[in-house]
Amino acid sequence: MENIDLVKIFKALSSEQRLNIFKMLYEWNQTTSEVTTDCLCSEEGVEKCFTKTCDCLDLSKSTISHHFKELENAGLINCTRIGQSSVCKINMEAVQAIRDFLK
Amino acid sequence: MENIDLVKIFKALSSEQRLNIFKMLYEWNQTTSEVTTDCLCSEEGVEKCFTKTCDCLDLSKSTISHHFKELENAGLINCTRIGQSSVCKINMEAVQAIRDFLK
DNA sequence: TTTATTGTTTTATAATAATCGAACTTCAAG
DNA sequence: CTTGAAGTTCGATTATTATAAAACAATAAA
Repeated sequence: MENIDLVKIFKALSSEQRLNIFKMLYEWNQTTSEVTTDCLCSEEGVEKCFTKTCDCLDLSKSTISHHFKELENAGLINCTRIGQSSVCKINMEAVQAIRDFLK
Repeated sequence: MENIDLVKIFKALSSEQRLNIFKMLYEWNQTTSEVTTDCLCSEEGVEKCFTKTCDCLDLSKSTISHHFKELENAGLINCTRIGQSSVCKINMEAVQAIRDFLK
């Protein structure tokens, strides 16, 4: 896909708030069942992730939107819209790049 | 040792220059033979790493010193002095924390 | 078609971070 | 003891980032 830039990735994860956001998105993406959680998860990603994140953090919507953009720009997540709601999917290639970092 | 803080670690690696420095230090630390390289390597770490880094990068000594401090503060490296020269060792626990990031 | 919901973009501000030069400290060598 | 080499610390400047409020856009619901 896009070429993976470790500096961008580390920069995206170097803010406490963004690391929190990413961890939440990652966990929500791990959830496979729609039943065991209030998350609507599918292979398309996690629905309503933006609203959920806003509920969990004490930050303004504009700031959170900005952080989502940074994570997206670093290639860590991909976000789309379904209706009014945003659907977010973790980019496992980027995660793998972190895991592979230094052998 | 010190407790590992991923935000600090990612922050330390989120600058292009510091990531370059860390990669160099990491490679030099991988070198086991004193013969095949101009690095003086031992189980104590890599000697003259500061001078070497200064030779490789177009940054002032004070800036590079600052970057070393950041890497050290994040727990990624440990530096000591032997004579006038600095000896640097990678902290593999921190590296492992990166590898383990997200399972 | 009006209104509410869900986000995004723009603009501004305050806080952090990167960088350098100069002064300083330590240690080694002459 | 003086000189030089190797780093560090301090002070200042510039650049980047985090943040929010307000205005905006797109969609769904009434």
